[in-house]
Amino acid sequence: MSGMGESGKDSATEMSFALHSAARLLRRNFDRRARDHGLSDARWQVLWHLTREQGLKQTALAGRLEMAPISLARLLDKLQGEGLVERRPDPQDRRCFKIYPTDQVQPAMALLGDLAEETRNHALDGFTAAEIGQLQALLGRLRKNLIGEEIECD
Amino acid sequence: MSGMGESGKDSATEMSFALHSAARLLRRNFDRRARDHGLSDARWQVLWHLTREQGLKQTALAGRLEMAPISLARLLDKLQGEGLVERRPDPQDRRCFKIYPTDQVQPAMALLGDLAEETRNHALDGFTAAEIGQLQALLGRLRKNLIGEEIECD
DNA sequence: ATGAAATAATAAGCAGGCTTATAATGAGCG
DNA sequence: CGCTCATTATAAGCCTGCTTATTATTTCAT
Repeated sequence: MSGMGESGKDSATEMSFALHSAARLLRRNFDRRARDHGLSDARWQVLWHLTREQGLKQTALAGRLEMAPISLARLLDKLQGEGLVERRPDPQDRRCFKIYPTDQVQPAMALLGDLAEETRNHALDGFTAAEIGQLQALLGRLRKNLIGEEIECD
Repeated sequence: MSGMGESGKDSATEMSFALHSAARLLRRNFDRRARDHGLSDARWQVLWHLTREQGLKQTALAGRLEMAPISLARLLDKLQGEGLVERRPDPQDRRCFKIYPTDQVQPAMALLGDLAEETRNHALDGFTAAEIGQLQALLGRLRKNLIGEEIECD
């Protein structure tokens, strides 16, 4: 990246734009499908992580999601209000709660999994498995470069 | 993408997650740098497009940015309030305005360009030019697949 | 010419991310 | 013990995106 000319700078600028654009398009596509069911991409990501690691405390879950704990708190407020998650006090540490999905989550996850697959099939039309792996690898390196400066989580 | 097993589904799910995460990390990194100057990623993208194509009307500019016109409107309100852009009425069509950057924009762009370069240098540390091209190509194909369903703009 | 449909900008209100600041609890050290 | 400091969750308020609905204007068919 050192000593690249003007054209290199612009191509990297456009790559940044493409990255934001791709993420937004993907989210929007999924949200359109999920909206009729009262769900969204953000909620799905929370539930997806939560069904894989039950009983996480909020800071740890926020770490998995790479978002600020306070951003998660409001999401959980709503999910709890809809009966999708449960906050159980931790007897070992009265400051924190452990988060669990409720029974209602399983059918919702099945539905959302299908919707997510539709979105991905559409987005990745014409991609080989190798290309998907390549994309993920490149994104992973980019994330790793950036995450160094972020606060580490549990 | 058809007929992929469970592991393929999960890897594609994680790719989606990585995509959102990468975009968010990149934006956050830039915003941290720009905040002290009262600017942000979203504002920079508006100004960047605007200096390249002056006198666009709002719908066309929103199209370039791939965002809804109303989302742009409020951004422009603030940018106009800060004296960075100007809305000039179009004598040919009294419904619309043409948007121009003011003289204040040029120095701001120089500064933001440097900040953007810092962010990119950090994010793309260890990437070859070929890899950046590869990433952009993959993202471009993904976008093209998704944008078909979106409304086309000027 | 005139009335219907399309288009440009906006308003209102929601979603989901952030920073900064606070309250409650836990942990460590004198 | 008691004081300080770190950690957990939350509150308040901003930014930027969205959908849906409204207003003003243009365009076009009749």
